[in-house]
Amino acid sequence: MKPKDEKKVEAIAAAVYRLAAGKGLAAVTLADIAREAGVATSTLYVYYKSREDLLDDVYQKAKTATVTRYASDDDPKASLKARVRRIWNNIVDNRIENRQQVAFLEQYYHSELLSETSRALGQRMSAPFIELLVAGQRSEQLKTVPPALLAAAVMGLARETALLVSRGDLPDDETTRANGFQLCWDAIRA
Amino acid sequence: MKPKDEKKVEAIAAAVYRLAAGKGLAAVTLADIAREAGVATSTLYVYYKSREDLLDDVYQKAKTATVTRYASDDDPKASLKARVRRIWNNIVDNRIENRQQVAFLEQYYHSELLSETSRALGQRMSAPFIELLVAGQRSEQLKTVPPALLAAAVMGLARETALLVSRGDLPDDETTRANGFQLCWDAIRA
Amino acid sequence: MKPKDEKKVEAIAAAVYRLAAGKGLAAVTLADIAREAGVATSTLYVYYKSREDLLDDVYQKAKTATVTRYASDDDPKASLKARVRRIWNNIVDNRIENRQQVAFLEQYYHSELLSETSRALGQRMSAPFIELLVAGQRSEQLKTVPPALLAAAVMGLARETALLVSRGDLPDDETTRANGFQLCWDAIRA
Amino acid sequence: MKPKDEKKVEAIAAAVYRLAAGKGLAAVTLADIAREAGVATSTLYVYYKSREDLLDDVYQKAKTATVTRYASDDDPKASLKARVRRIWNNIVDNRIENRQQVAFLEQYYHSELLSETSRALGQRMSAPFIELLVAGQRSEQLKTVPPALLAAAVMGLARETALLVSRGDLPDDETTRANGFQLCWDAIRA
DNA sequence: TATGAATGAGCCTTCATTCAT
DNA sequence: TATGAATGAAGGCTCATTCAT
Repeated sequence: MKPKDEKKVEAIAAAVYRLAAGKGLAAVTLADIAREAGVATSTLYVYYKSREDLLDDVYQKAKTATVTRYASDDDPKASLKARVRRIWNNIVDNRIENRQQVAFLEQYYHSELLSETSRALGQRMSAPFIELLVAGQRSEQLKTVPPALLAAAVMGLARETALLVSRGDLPDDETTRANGFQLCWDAIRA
Repeated sequence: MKPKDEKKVEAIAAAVYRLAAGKGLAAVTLADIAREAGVATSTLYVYYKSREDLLDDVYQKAKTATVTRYASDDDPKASLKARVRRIWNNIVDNRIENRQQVAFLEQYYHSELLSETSRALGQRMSAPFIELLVAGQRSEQLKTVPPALLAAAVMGLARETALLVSRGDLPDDETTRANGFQLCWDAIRA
Repeated sequence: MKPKDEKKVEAIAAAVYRLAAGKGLAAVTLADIAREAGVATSTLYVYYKSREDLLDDVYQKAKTATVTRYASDDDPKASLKARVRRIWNNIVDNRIENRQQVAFLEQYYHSELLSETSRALGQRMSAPFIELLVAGQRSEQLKTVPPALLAAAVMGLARETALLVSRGDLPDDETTRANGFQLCWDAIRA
Repeated sequence: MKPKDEKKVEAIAAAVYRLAAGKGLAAVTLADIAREAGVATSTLYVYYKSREDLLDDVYQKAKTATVTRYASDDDPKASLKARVRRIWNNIVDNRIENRQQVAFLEQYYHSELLSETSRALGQRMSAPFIELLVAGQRSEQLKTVPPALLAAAVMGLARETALLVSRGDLPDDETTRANGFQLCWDAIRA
């Protein structure tokens, strides 16, 4: 709760990402985390009051970092398509470069451990993106369907594209990204 | 190992779906499954030699049923678009109607417990669908991108659509399906 | 809760008595009990659902046995003094002969673990004794003070006498008992 | 080891009394004591070299204070009965007024943690009382039984009386004390 | 086949104690 | 002196699995 040694907190988070991606979040024990982070198991309790607390904090850290990356280099003055592409690319890149973090995030999200606070965090952080899409609808550049559907399409296609790259089914290059975004844009544009 | 009583085996599978959807696969114990299926815990070992074995078998059952549902009512003589729409609809319907089974499937898929055999099963079963898409590319109706990307787009958009419905963000009606498929088709068509 | 092997249940209770008397109830771990009873620690959970449950059950067993011993050989037709002496003797004998059980009983009684049920049990079992004393008051053989005080005097003096014997401060013979009861009787008689 | 700040030492002792009476000595942790005393846990080690040491010191403090209270207002020139009554009253009053301290004392006494030194302390402090009783025997006012039995009777009856008052079974008034001492005196007098 | 009893391994958590500041 | 950080040891409890009937 009141972390003193920031380095240790980060080592713990990193350990969680690595382990969750490696053996599945459910199989990650506190002993695993401690070993991987280079501290004693009981030391984890100096920083967090329970396993649940620890994971929730790591989740919030990761979620915030992820969403921040999604929005990076967004240029409000660029065209709608350019801005969506920027975000789409960020999502794909993040999923490929921070594979372990993403693996943890998805597993935790589906693990019924998600606290209400954490769930709200996700909503709040994606709000600007939704607004961008709504603006696109107003200027008649995007399909007139529930915005949530447009957002889901963008996220879903980025997700699938990154997955194919991570699995080795597609090369990690510009062509793949161009193809993927082409599908994405055609899906949502008016 | 050699299931005799098919009724019991099905009760076990049903128990697993229900429990996994309810409290998360990781939290499901053999005692839970046995109780829910109406047998003694040790009886599970009469049918399976380990927890892993049990889950893997249930997975294969569910996976097969799911893929079968995907292909149901496919009319080889219909137009490409109609056939894809049929499949897309089947996927969406299945995800909504068999929520518990799908929940189990996804959790198990991401749990690193998936045996090699089971992984191959997934590949094998989706082969006909890939072929359909390749045919569509040959007739220049679909984009000339790696077929896996097209398949991923269809599956991904169906998944996202069903998710929005399950969450209550979108109504479970024809309009939702029409909108969803519109995005899907625009994404993949040439 | 649903003991099958009565022998094991008794071995567990005996282990608790021995250990509580030896190292103090608070220091008795489930591992200790299991080792002493010749079973695995987890086996204890076959019989009881928690440590608290186990101790409470053992307590009720011991309490019942103890109170039964207090009342043994009571002759309703004997004189009041003879009957009180009988009971007093039983208490002293029990405290000396079943030292370990008594040690456990006293420690548990003062340990804030005592369930409401168990507390009520104690009250209920001592009721006949109180009635005997009240009858003694009615026949003007005993002092006219609150019966609870008379009961406490009898119990207290038996307790102290047994304690002195157990400690070796007094010999374990008839003289000690005669002296002790003399004090007891003089204390309560009218 | 070498207590400097007497205030802190007393705060610690007071914390122990309160906590032991409240949740049972066995459940009292050093963290509890520290919190209740307003210091850091590790600070306790500035004053004592171990938990055992701390409790033993607190015990000796409490024991000394208690025995001192027993002897307070003793008038060597008063009659034997008056002197015994004085002491008996002091014991009862102490048990009622210093409930928490007494609770700690009894729990610690039965916890097998009692050091040899502390055990001897108890003996030493009750010596004058034993001498008083022996003098009473010599003047043929008290029964000719082992003095330890007389002492035990006085202590035991005081204990039981105070217990009944603490429990609310008897009122905390002069009548209760008069009745109680009547039993006590009849028990020991010749 | 079906099951209740039994268990070893392991998990989360607590706590007295030590260390560094 | 005083304290927050760190930890090893241990405890209660769960669970997949085996055994005996």
